[in-house]
Amino acid sequence: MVTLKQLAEQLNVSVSTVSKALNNSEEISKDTIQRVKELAKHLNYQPNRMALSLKSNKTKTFGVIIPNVLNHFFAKALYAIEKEASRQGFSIITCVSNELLEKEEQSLQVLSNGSVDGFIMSIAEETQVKNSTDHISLILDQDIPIVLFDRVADLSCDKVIIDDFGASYEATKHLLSEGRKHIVLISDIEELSVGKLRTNGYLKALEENIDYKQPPIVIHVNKDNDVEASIENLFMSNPKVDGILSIDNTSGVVALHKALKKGFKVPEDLSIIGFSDENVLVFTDPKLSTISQHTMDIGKATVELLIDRLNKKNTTTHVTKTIKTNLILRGTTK
Amino acid sequence: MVTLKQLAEQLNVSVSTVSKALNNSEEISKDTIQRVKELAKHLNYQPNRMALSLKSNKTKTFGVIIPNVLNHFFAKALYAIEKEASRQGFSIITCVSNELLEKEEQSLQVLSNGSVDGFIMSIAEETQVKNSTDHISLILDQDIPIVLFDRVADLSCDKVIIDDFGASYEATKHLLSEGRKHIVLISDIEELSVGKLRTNGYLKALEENIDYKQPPIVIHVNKDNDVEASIENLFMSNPKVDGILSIDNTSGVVALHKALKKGFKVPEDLSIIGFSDENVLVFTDPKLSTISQHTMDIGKATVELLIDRLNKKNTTTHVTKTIKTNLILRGTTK
DNA sequence: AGCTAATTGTTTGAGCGTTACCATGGATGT
DNA sequence: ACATCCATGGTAACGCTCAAACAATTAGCT
Repeated sequence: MVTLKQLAEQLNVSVSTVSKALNNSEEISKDTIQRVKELAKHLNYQPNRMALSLKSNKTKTFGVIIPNVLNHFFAKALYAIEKEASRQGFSIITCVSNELLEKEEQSLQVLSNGSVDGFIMSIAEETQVKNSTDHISLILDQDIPIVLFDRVADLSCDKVIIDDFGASYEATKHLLSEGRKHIVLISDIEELSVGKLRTNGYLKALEENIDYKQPPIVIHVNKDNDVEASIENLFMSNPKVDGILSIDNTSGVVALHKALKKGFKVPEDLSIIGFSDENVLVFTDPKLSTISQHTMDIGKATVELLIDRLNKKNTTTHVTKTIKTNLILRGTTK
Repeated sequence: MVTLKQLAEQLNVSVSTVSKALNNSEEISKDTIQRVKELAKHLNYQPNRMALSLKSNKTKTFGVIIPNVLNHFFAKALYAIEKEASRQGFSIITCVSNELLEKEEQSLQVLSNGSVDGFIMSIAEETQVKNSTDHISLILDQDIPIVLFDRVADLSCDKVIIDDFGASYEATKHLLSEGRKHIVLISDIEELSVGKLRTNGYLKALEENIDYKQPPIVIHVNKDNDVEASIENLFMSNPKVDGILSIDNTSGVVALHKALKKGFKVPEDLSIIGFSDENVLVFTDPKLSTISQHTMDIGKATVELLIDRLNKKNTTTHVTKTIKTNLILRGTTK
């Protein structure tokens, strides 16, 4: 690595002259500035980021902690965050909590020593189940800003969410408007904050509809066990099902496959609505109708909020930004 | 952030005493060590990473540059890299090149100023098409180690690859052994080094088989255009197709869907083999047979090679590690 | 012309948080 | 009285920036 010192020696000037010249200081003569810049370019001088960070107490780096990169939603959120951060001159250090509280604690701990200017995170499943957020508060107490997204907790920090309740409320209302009489909700995320909200939206929509006589049916599928078996089971125990709302990323696709296999006509006999990113490529036939999450907007918003927060650190009021969802009707709804 | 200076003031000792005490120096009395450690724990002292990095010229951080996080293979590789790196006490700064040369250049540039100890990367499509690797050589010339994986280039650095040629050679031989007479290869990655190798494996297997009379058929599907249309077209123009080898991550699934729709019996009339991670959850029926890539092993190997390289930086011989693949026969082959 | 005052261009020095090396001072042993 | 040991303190350095000091030139004024 080329340093200011080396440039200074070659040019027979002091280190600070070189520093000022490269920063276009008024104090330095045009002539010197040019000489310095030429040599710097020639030797491909790059200011050492560690020295800069130490001096300025800013790292231009964010810590991003997500539960699972293999989930398409989080992968896309990560993509959006990286894109916007990089556009604004920030780097991101990525940690995957793998849905575990301990890994999440460890990641926050390891990066809270001046490695990052702030965090963007979505909370691990275990953390939500145990409702244990002390490790997060500990960081906030140290005045390191955190922006939570999607899976949030009751903490005073900025947040980016979607209207989970409203989204599944609308989707359920759509199924009702099609005249569906046996609408089942399936989910592999009932333990999560977002899972509960989405389920409540479904329940509320059914409850409000006076013509709908059936009790609501909520099927919990277990990610670790056989998703396909759980869904086959659903068709066995609910042969009259004519509407399915999947509130996670994958079970809607499985339900569609299984329904077609069982001989259901989709969407004539049965409507299915999934939950996903807006333009996910699902190669199903017919194409799955979904509640679309606008993941790029979510990721971008987290970065914007965090940068805002860094620019006015003392403000104590926190923002919760809600990103719009859309119900996109494709081939699995009438 | 609590600093050594603050601890020193509270304990009425010098900064260097505190530093030595925390590092269990022999020079410091047991008694002092204990007092220092207690206060450090109580105030949650964390050594400032930037200061440490500046001093030691080591960051304990890797730059990871991947072309696309939404591709399941790269998402899983990233997961594996993060997991192994974090296990060994390293953080990773993630950059997504989005298959663009310029973003790749920029990412290398931005992080080569002392931000990372080395890079792990897979080359962007545009970079491979233009065969432009000067930006990578520039980093290697500065003695910053790079480990390339999957999509590699002809550079003197460590690499982790799979036996792309051998994998599709084996898969094609399997299709031949089933007695298939019209085997088509489909690919959306013909521009990539790995795409070419895989295609060559297919060609070689056909060529070697004296009973196989047909000319090889290689279908290029364009990711940006309608993949489904290209594949429908394949069935139109090759009605006698009885074997399909997909050498990318997605086109095999699409081909299966379309084949079933066309009324092909799979695997009776038609065998299909895809290319993917070992335990990818594809909810198809029948389940897709695949060449499995052992992505976790690939990611882990990149980290191991990079750490090895850092420990013996002067060695000039470079390692290329080849990770085994498996042909996993599920429901779409006989 | 002769002096101070202002301007310009540069260097010096301190400090960000650490650690490594060397110095210091007090107690102990012979 | 002097060498030896022990516990601790001081200083410099990593690469950088910023305030303050300084030297050299130019301008302003009697």
